[in-house]
Amino acid sequence: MIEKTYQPADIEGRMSLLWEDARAFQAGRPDRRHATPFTIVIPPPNVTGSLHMGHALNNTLQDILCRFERMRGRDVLWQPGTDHAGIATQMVVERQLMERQLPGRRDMGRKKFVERVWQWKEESGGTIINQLKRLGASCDWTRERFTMDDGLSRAVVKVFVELHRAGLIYKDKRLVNWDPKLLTAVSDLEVLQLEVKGSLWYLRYPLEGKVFSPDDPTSFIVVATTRPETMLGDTAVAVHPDDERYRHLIGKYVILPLVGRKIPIVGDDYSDPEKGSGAVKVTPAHDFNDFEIGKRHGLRQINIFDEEARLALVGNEDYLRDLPEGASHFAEEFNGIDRFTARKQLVARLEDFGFLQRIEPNTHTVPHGDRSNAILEPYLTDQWFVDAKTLASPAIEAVRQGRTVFVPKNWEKTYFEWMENIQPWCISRQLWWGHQIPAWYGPDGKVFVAETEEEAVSHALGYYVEQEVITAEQGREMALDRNKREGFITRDEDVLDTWFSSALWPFSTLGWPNDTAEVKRYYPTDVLVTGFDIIFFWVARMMMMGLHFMKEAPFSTVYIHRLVRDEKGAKMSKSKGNVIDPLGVIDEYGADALRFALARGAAQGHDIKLSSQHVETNRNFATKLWNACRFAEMNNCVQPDGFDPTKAKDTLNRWIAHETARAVREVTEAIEAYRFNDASNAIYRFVWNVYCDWYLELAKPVLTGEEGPAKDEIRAMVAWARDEILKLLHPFMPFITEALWETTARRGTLLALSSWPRKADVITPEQAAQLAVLSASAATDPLVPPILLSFDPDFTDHAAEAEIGWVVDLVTAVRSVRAEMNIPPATLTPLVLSGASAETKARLPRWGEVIKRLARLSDISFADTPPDGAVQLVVRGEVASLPLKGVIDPAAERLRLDKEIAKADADIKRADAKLSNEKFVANAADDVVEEEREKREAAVARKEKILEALERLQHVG
RNA sequence: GGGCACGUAGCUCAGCGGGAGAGCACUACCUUGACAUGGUAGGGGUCACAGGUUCGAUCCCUGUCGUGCCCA
Repeated sequence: MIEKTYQPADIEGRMSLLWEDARAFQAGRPDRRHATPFTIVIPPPNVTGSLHMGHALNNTLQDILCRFERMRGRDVLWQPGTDHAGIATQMVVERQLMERQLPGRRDMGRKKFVERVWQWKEESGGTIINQLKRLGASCDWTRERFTMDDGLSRAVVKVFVELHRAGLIYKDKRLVNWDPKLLTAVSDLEVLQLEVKGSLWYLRYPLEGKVFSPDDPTSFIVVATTRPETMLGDTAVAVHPDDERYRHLIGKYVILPLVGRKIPIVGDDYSDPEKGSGAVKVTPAHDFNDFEIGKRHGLRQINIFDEEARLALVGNEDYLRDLPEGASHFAEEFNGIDRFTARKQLVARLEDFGFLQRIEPNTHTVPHGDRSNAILEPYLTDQWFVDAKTLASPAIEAVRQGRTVFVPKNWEKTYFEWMENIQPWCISRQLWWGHQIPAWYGPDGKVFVAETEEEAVSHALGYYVEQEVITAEQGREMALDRNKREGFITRDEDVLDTWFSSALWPFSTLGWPNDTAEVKRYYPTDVLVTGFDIIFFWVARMMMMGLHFMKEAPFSTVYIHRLVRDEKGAKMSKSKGNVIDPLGVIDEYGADALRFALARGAAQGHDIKLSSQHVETNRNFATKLWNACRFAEMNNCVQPDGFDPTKAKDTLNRWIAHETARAVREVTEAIEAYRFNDASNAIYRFVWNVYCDWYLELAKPVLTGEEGPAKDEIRAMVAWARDEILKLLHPFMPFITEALWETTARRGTLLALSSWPRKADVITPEQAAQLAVLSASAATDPLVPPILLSFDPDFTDHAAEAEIGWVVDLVTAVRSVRAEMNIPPATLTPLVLSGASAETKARLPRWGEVIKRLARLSDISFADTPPDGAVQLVVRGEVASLPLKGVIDPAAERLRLDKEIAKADADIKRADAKLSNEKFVANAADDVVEEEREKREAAVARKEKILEALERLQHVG
């Protein structure tokens, strides 16, 4: 029995259990052994994360695809899991230690800290996975993976070693984005460029050989900078080679204020004559552009900061070299000062000596760490890099050739843009939580990269024995005893960027590098569903790694969805306080309502504005469906075995088959095209505006009438159409549909595993054989759905469509006029059909009762001419009259008819304008012209009828 | 500065070369035996602006104005 009221909370948990017990989502179910696989890997959420609206959307869309394909008979693998989120996780655990007043990370040591993180992961790492289950995500939960799993870690090590061997991973001293708060390098993608209101400082740099005076412009050159404190590391001044103001100075020198270093003035295109003073200071060790200038002109790189971005001048050989006497005083004075304090103090000092010309307000972008929010420092360090440029070229090619397509297609442009300008990818992180880099160093710093410590050590020791650094005997001892080699061979401390392991996700989760059956069966995957903000993190890197190691692109389609925003269109953020928590929404309205709201809003290329009202609307829709199913149940509507809707005799039943087929086509085609909004809106309209509003209403007289074949057929049909609805809606609203299927459809089957309506002839011989096996096992295995006749979505019945269309139009027209005439609902009026065709006369006996009921009529009769004093309607070219003598106001009615005539006139005029245009008749397509003629004829006929009606109204007068 | 979108009903958005659509909101009426989380009916738009292409433009092209995002 279906409960009287729909309460999502009552069914969701139970349905989850049902699916789990049936292992419904497990890939490689025996009954699908011969089915074509359909694979999606989840973009692994951060293990520290909890479900936000973005996840809810992302996973709803993936689930729609997975459930759809599962119902179409594919062997679906939706691979779930989480990534280890190096920085985020380390921060979470460090915070936890602090809150509990336990020793910090450094006090506890690396080994114990990492153990602690694992402990945290075991206790709290499953949060988001459980939340995804509440959303209804039909992942194969038995295959859940974590990027730090043993298997995935093996994949990471293998990839690192192989890329290193191929020269595609290398160690280099380069400028990287350094986070002085977290004390680690981060990649370009982890940098947020934020607009900051700052200043432009104009500094006078004295020219060598001149006597500096602030009043003598020939004694200095003015440079403009947003970061005056980095001047301590300046090694040149650059001007544009074509800049008349400065051309004569190129090749000359300036003396760096306060420091006294002699640095050259170089000519370089980078310097923009329009900006600032046209001359810039060059600090190769603290600015990416300056680094490039430095390379072009062979400039020194002077790092003036320590890892926390404090001035590190004392003992800094690069800084102190070539400085005049007394410079060390200055170094000592400023040593250890934080970069922001240093800025203030240095500017003050420059001003004291007349080196500061002026300060201008200036808004510019400043790099911030996406995790720490600290201002990042371009910092010169040794890091590991991936040669992304080389790996990118096959990845670009794969998209160019269409082996991987983006939906919507315009994202390909963004992809190409980025891939073609890709920079080396900095993959080392100065963290403890993550995959430790498999590199070992000897005493001279020589690096040995290998998959295992044994292998690396044996290479290293062999090398040093050969080099006669150690004896063969020492080598043997060190090989056997870890303690003996301590201090001689040490492992790289750093770990890899989390995204390095995520890039392998499409194949590492399948068991690679082992040669598993899963890799063969499920790689490459079918589609990756993700947000546009993550094209570079995910898509690009997975493409590179997939192509390099698997020789095939990891997915054939990339579907890019947009952002979920609040109802006003603002981005949801904690600081704005406009975050809608999906779990709160699920609690209040149910997961189905949330999913449907997201799907209906998911138009390609558009952000989704979501409010609780949207969700409520869709909860109401679920309620509507619930009640419709309850109605069917109350009327004992059951689909008999082997029922064939296309063989139905009754016109109404043929009509609903026709309409159902249309809905099947619309929903199927829309999902196939990733038009989730169109698909969900099509099923919404079908359920509410076709099935509930008309089919069930029109079916009521028969259902409440006497028993017999007609009633049997309509009962079967009500049940059949309901079952098709449950199927079509299942990918979008899995819980309610499964629950309704459970209580109303055939027992012992799961909707999630039942089959999507499809043409019988699209079943391949292979599938037919499979179905035969299934059918045999259906009796013994309750989870195998019984064979229902497959419904051909191409079914049409235009005669039925015309007949029911007439009923619908007639009822609607009468209702409309009644409302307009303010006829109380309780008043039943007679209806007279005049000049009715034979067709209409034949239809009336079939529909009279139902029309009377829906249009609130007392009686329907035929007449040759409409009665006097009646309201007259034109329905599909025939006149229907409501004799309302005394009830209607003739003046009001005349007004109404005048309006109708005006409408008809407008139509005629428009058609005439076109048809009288020779060019239109000559150029427009024949069917368009023909259509126009028909429109005109119809309008003329309508007008005539209304004119007659007006005429008759005169008589009443 | 470069790129990508987008300006259609009060709101959120579909549509896209031949008669302006949906949901929500609004108004009126309805405790009709699936459903008031409902039903019936209704009001509401020179489809941002200006040119062009075309027999015909909300739709295609160009420009202007406005908005958002990404990259410098």
